[in-house]
Formats: sequence, structure tokens, C-alpha cells
Amino acid sequence: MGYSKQRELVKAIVASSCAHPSATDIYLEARKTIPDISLGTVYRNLSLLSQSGEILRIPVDKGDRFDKTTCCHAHFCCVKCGRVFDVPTDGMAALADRICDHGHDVKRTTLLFEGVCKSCAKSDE
Amino acid sequence: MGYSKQRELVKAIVASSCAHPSATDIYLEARKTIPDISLGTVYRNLSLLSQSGEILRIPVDKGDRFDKTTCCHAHFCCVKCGRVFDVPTDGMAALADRICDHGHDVKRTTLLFEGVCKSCAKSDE
DNA sequence: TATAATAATAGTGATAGTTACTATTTTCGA
DNA sequence: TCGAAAATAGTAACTATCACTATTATTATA
Ligand SMILES: [Mn+2]
Ligand SMILES: [Mn+2]
Ligand SMILES: [Zn+2]
Ligand SMILES: [Zn+2]
Repeated sequence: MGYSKQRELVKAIVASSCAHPSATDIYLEARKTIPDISLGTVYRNLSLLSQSGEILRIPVDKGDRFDKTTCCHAHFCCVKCGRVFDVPTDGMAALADRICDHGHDVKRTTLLFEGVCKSCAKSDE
Repeated sequence: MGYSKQRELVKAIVASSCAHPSATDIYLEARKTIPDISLGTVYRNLSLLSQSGEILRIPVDKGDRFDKTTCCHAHFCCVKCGRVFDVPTDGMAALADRICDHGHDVKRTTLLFEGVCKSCAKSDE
């Protein structure tokens, strides 16, 4: 993965944010430094950085969000304001309860594993 | 929520499927019975049925999927074929390991809580 | 350094899933 | 049976994201 100041900027913006920014958030922030950076470049670099494990992609209802914290942790996403909060994953069963104890109201818990299934892994030798 | 044969058909199709069908899957199946049913009607009824808890909406990368099983359970989604498999949620920490034991390759685990946060709950009295 | 090969970019256009809109039709209670 | 309320079909709009291409930047090499 070669050098480009655009890619470094995208990475720096994710690294400096605690708000789990969206691609658009990052694009708007990036334009303050590189005014003619394109949205496509932001998306491409977010994908590359996610694939290489330098940042984490979080699938949320209305567009993906990005996280400088790449170790496994859960998120609480507010359906009203869209903010994404970190949730440490020590327990797990009592997690939703703990979130509710903080005054949040958990409406839905989504747990999704993604990967390649047995039969697909076989079919491409 | 009033009666309509379209809504009953959408619900019946979800109830009879074990494949976690997408909105388009359901639309195509519904047209076999009601040829001029519209895609908008399918989407509207899927949303209504999900909201009322009669079916479960599963957010997956490439479009939502729908589930007749509404009790809490996890899913393994293959990024190659798109199939969605049920995963019982007894343990949780060893879940990814168990999926791998079955020959699947877990690339990413997504755990997402959604709801209304404390400050938003306060702001609308 | 000069230069050729490679990689990345900006800008634009396309795509797909979903929602919004509206005129028409269906349902349902009085 | 009749009128309000709800639901529909069809279409258009929206948004996040990806694809394409000509141009520019980076890197490797002589
Ligand atoms: Mn996080
Ligand atoms: Mn399921
Ligand atoms: Zn909120
Ligand atoms: Zn598969």
C-alpha cells in the first residue's frame, strides 16, 4: 500500500476521533486540509485501511461508521441521534442490562458473524 | 393494523422460509400469488411486521434480511454466498470458535445494540 | 537525475436498497 | 350501503457506496 497524503489524512482523522465518524464526516473533515479531496478517495482509503486492520468498520443502519479502536468491542447506537458508544465486552449476557442501567434504552441487539462458509471455502479449492 | 391479503402473504412467505429471505426474495415469491403486488408494499409490510414484532429484521451488509424466528439468536452470514445461518446463543464467548468448528471461517463478528440513549430519552420528555 | 512503470487521485456516473409521494382501490365500522 | 380510514400500485426520489477514466503523483531503475 503506497504513500499518499490523502490516505494519511483519512487515517489521521479516524485516529483522532472518538465519535465513530461516518465516511461523510471524514470527508468533510478532510476537506479542511485538502480542499479538493474526493469522496471516492475517502471511501477507497477507508476500505483499504479497514481491510488491512488499521481501522475498524462498524456496520450501522444508516451507513457505516469507522473506529480507531480495532480490538473487539461492542457498540451501542442511538437510533435517534445516531451517536455510537463503545461498550466493553467482558460479560455479554448482562450487557444490555448494563447499558440500560446507564439510562439508555436498548431496543435491539444485533450480533452478526461474517465470513466464508464451509461449502464456499471448499468450492474455491 | 388492518387486513390486506398482501400483508398476509408477506407474513406467510417469511413464516414459511428458513433462508432468511431478503425483501426482493419475498417480492419475487409474492408475485407468484399476487402478480401485481408492488415492491413498495412488500417493504412497507416488512417494516410494519418488524415493528410489531411479528418478524425479525436482520441487518446484513448487502440489504436487510427477514426472519420468522423472533426470539434472540445470532446469525452467521457468509460473505460469499450471502446465506444466513442461525446460531444459538447459549455460550457467546466460544460462539465464533464453535462456528469455525463447523468448517465456517468467521472473518468478522458484529455486535450492535440499538435504541434511544439517555440524553435523547430526556429531550423528548 | 532522467525516465518509465506503477499506484493513487479527482471528478463523474452508475448502482442498489430503500423510502416518499400520490392517485386509486380496498377495508371496515356505523 | 355509505363514507372515513387504511392500504395499495406505480413511480420518482434519495443515499450510501462503488465503478470508470483521464490525469497526477509516487516509486523504481538506469
Ligand atoms: Mn468503538
Ligand atoms: Mn434466524
Ligand atoms: Zn441519542
Ligand atoms: Zn457461503
